[in-house]
Amino acid sequence: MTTLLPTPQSEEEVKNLVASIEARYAEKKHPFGHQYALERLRTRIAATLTDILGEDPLLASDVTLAAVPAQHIGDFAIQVPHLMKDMKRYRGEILPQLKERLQAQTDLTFSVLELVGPFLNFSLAKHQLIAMALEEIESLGSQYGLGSSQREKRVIIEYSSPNMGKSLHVGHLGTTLVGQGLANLFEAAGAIVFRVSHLGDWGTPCGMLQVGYSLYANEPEIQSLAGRPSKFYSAIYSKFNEAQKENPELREQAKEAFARLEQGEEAALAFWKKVRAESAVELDRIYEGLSIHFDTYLGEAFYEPYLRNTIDELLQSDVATPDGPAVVVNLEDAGLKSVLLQKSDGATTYFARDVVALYKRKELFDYDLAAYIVGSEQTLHFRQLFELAKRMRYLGKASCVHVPIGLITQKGSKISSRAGGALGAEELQEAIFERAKSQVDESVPELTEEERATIAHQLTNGALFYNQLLTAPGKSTDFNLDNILDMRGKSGAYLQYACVRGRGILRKVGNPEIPLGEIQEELLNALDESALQMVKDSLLLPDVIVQCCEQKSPHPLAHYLHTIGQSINHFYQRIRIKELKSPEKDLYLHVLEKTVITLENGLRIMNIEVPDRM
RNA sequence: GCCCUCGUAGCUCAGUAGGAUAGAGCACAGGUUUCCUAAACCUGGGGUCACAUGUUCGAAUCAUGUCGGGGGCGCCA
Repeated sequence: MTTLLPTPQSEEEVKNLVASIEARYAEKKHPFGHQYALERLRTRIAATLTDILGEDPLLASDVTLAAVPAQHIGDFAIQVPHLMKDMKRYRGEILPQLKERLQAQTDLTFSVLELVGPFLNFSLAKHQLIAMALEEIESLGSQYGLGSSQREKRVIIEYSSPNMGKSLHVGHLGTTLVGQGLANLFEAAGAIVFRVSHLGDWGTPCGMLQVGYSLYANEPEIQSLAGRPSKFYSAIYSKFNEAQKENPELREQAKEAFARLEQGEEAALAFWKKVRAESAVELDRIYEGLSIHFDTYLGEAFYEPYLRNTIDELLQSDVATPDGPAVVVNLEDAGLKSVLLQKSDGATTYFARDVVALYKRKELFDYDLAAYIVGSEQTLHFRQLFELAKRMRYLGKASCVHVPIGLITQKGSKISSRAGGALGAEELQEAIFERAKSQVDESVPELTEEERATIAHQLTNGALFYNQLLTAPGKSTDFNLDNILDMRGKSGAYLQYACVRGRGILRKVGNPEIPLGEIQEELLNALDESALQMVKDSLLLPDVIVQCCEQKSPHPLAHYLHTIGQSINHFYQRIRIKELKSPEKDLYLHVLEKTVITLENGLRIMNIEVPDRM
């Protein structure tokens, strides 16, 4: 039995894996060093302000270009937060001077440049704004939006991380989807990203599975699940878990079974390998169905051999202290609860394994940032882990961050995989697929069954990703099937639809024949407000990607893409390109094409594919 | 008991390194299709940003407190 994923057994193999990932990135095309339109504007404004103040140089990042609310004049408001502290001087001296200098720039034409309250609002002349945006998108195409804010950073992202032999249920989907989105985002921002599903493939549960297997594997109800490893082993696990509550003896047997595994007993190891491999194959299938790809399933077991030395090291450096046979790390200085590395029976804990994983990964992957996409209920665990890493100076200049995923509850209570009974990830996919498929059957009956199934599948994943990535990290939500099934309004399908319709128009009306550069200024200046809005929206994608990386969350992108979708749909209603004549027609085709490219690029980062038809 | 976190429209959520009249989707009421895809578009109603005090030229955003929901707290992972 083979899995699609490399699961290295040795440091050597991990190093080879890292090298192959690096090689892949080296070949990738990426517009490194390209400075986007808004960034260029900020740089200029910062330079002008530096000149006025004659003090410390300002950076582009000191300048904020905020969108102006509809009721005020201008497209962007210039704000310099740290200068605004001295409001009197800012309004009375600095802004008027800035306005004067900007006005004097010969290559920029402002249609609006006004002091409004505490802000300096401006609009670039329409023709300049449009040309600037469209030319940039045209030249970069599918790379438009990709940036350099995370250039040369090495980022390891741990997400999904299910336990072997247990099924992936809706509660696990959050970290899986958000992790994938974040990985895509960092990649888009220029980082080298290592994608790891940190399998829970070690510890007492392995022993529980083994004992449970020997007891229940031949029972008819369990046997009936034999074709579906995760269901099969989950059922065994749940049954064993129930039984051990009544019978503590079973618990002891499980611990002993795990001890035999740790000692490398042949039969125990063979069973473990079998379950792990079967689990990996099933995970491959589920991830594949979601268009998610990990670089490795490097899990807890890999770090096992380093545990003893690590605990000794922690003891020797007095970071950890013995407490009888147990080993404890006291973190009270940092205002944290102390934490257990080793239990009284000598077994190591999950915390200890995470300590090893943290520094071992630092060694092998040489990361600058390690992001743990894990449920919010583990916030304390990660605070403790990072505090320990700080004390041991494991990280050097690198940093670690926990991206908490809100607890997904069902009927108000936590979903427990131990008890079983939660809706499985695949069942959820099937439910959405069914809904999407019947809609597709109705809307494009002329396509083949296979084509319609492909589209329904793309819509299913779009619904899942969009729905999950819409929410900011850390908020717990009650699982609501209706929200995920709803493909209207603020949904993945809404955005896919906007693209499909745009592509349809470009297909039927044809691509623009007159090049952008040859379109007259007057024509640009006469552009309809709905199309102008799309241009303004498109300009923001590079900024939004930077913002998402800073916030360690894809949700700003999800909300931003919705505003593009709204602008496009509004445009479709207002302008019938087909009825226009050249060169006006060509201009609108350019605007539409570039906006669709922007939206598609954003969706790709959200792991959402756009069908040809729907 | 202690720690963390959240509280924004009927519901689900954005907006919080202080900045303009607090925004979306759903739901609700009404309208739009001989016309490139109506999974769409337009209009409307709906808010004491949990509450109180404070800091500030300016607070949904910061501080303190109160109330309420969720999570966690050395022998699960």
